[in-house]
Amino acid sequence: MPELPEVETTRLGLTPHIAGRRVTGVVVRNGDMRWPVPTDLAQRLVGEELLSLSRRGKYLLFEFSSGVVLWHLGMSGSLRIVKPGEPEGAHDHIDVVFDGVVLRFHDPRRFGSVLWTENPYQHKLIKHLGPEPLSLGFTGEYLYLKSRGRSQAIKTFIMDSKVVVGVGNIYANEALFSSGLHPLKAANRLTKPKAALLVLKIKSILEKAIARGGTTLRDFVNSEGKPGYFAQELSVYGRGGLDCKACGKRLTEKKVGQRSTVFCTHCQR
DNA sequence: CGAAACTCCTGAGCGC
DNA sequence: TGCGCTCAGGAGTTTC
Repeated sequence: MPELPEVETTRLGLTPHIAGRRVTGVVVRNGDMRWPVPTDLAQRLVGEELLSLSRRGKYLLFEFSSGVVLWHLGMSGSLRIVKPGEPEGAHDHIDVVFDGVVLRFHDPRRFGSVLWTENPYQHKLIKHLGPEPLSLGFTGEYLYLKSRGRSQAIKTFIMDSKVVVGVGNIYANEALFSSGLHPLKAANRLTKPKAALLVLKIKSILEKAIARGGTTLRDFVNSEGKPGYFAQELSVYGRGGLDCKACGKRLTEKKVGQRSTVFCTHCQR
């Protein structure tokens, strides 16, 4: 379940291996993803040089001179570099073969997507996205103004990619706890100072997670079989029924907008 | 327009 | 040891 830090970690990890390299082949073993993988993907890519790899929200943008591959990892997708000829395992659905290295896509749940576009910033999936959470455009003032007239729960609001991209369930829970905000509070009841605080908390928690290498997966274990470092620092996510780390009161867990939500009724108002 | 339900999918975890 | 159930989760789509 990649959140923005995992996607950014993926981007940074892949770039030195494939940037500037030319595609020599594309193998689609199973193109039945969120949307069908374009059947002409190989024709589009073979012979093309990867100019750069960027990111918008949780979409990775593989930029070629003739167009861009938009690649979303969904909830269970991952991209890694393997050696040519390395046998594929279950759910290894796509290979993009470069001279010397293979980019391999693994996605058990097939919620990921691979799309081709010539104008990525005009693409309907990209065009209406809100600001990047770590950009200068994501400010308390922006969030405050955007929340006026919105009666939905603040948690659902900050997870809306048209409001701000990249805030998934784990970080929404954590940022609201750090800000002392109840997840069910109506967005339009945010005060300016609280909006400013929430924006700062979203930024700091995402920055910290990126610095950790995005080790936030609930099932993430390192080579020694221990949970990811960052997972141990989570205050509320995955801790329903346990004691609040700040005040000791038992944490509440309930569904908000179909998503598991954990909070402290004493610390969050 | 906004809000909330619905949808895609498989593996993990649980009770029995 | 295995069956059947529930849950997790990003985000686009549908419905009201």
